Amino acid sequence: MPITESRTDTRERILNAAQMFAQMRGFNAFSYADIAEAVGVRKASIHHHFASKDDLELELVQRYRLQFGAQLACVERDQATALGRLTGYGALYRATLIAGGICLCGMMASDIRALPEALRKPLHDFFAEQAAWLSGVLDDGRKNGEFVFRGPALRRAQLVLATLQGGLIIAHASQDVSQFDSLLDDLVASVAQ
Amino acid sequence: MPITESRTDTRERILNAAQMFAQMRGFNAFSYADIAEAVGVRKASIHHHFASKDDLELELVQRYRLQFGAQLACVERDQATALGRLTGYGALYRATLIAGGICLCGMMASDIRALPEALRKPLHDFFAEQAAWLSGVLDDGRKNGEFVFRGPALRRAQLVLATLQGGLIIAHASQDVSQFDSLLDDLVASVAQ
DNA sequence: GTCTATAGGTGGATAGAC
DNA sequence: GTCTATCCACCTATAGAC
Repeated sequence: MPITESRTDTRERILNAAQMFAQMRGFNAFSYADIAEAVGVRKASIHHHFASKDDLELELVQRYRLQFGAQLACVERDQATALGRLTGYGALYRATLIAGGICLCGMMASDIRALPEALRKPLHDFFAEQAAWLSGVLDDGRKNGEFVFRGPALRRAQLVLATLQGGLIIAHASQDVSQFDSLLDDLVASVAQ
Repeated sequence: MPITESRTDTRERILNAAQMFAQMRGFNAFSYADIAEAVGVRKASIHHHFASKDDLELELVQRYRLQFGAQLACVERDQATALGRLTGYGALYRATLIAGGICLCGMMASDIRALPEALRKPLHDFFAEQAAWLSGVLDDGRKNGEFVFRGPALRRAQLVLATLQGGLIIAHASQDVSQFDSLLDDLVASVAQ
């Protein structure tokens, strides 16, 4: 912990609060005033760190991609089997549901037409990255006999990704985690031998 | 066309415009001013028909359920096979994507925590109705040999519903209809023999 | 049923002191 | 880097004339 760390963490706390609001309510249902109250600073201080809400939103999606990438690395490290990795991936989604929100990028995708153009590329990249990671897991699983499915692994990965995103949103609306658990079970069962 | 029809259709035009905005942008990204401009009336006129935005949103979801129910009836009438009905169901989603939006209730589900409590029940009912309808189609298909899948039909229906909602949202963000078409093909293939 | 006019509040954003 | 104070645009909603 270097002494040069100082107090740049207000910026982090702003991002954390904004991300929570965005995942819970949506990008057009929280304000600088909401963040200010949650963090314990004034609105002007937020503008010091993020000149405009567009800037804040861009940073949110970029940071989320990095966060998710780090979590995928943890799943790979902790889970040796393809089945373990697939269920581990589902558990990441489940955690956001329990926290009261949905995937930041699922929310962003819904709201895309009310958001700045600059967000489209990083958002598109996020879904491409997720599909690619899942594709790798599914392909490994099929090669070693854990999974059985037809067609290209990437196509199946896109199916899995859509199911998880949709299931997350429906369970979010119903406030019903067990519904998401059933979905996850069935999704895994649809590829597991 | 009875002469007593008069001009209650401003109300319909308001609902149509609001629904379009809601499906394209989200529930917190359009205003009475947007609707007023689209319909060609003043904001005060909208308040005459819908006292508050909450009232408008409630009517939107209730009307959408009826609209969707009518479209399901058309699919049942036009398609005799389970496969035809399943693909017809997917085509309904595809149509909203081409129109530039997502399912009204998918959007509502995302935004649920920023919407009035009164919307939760009709929204929940919508998803239950959709799952029930799909469950009937899947069950019929399995009984007559068109489909092959394991487990309860309702569970499989919930999987299909989540996949379509999620796929719709992802394709909406990417503005890529072919991506949704691939998803739909794979989804049908996952149950069709 | 539609309009003009306006109230009362909140949105993002800025200037300038400390 | 954080604050107070303020701006202006836009929001939902209401009052009252036509």
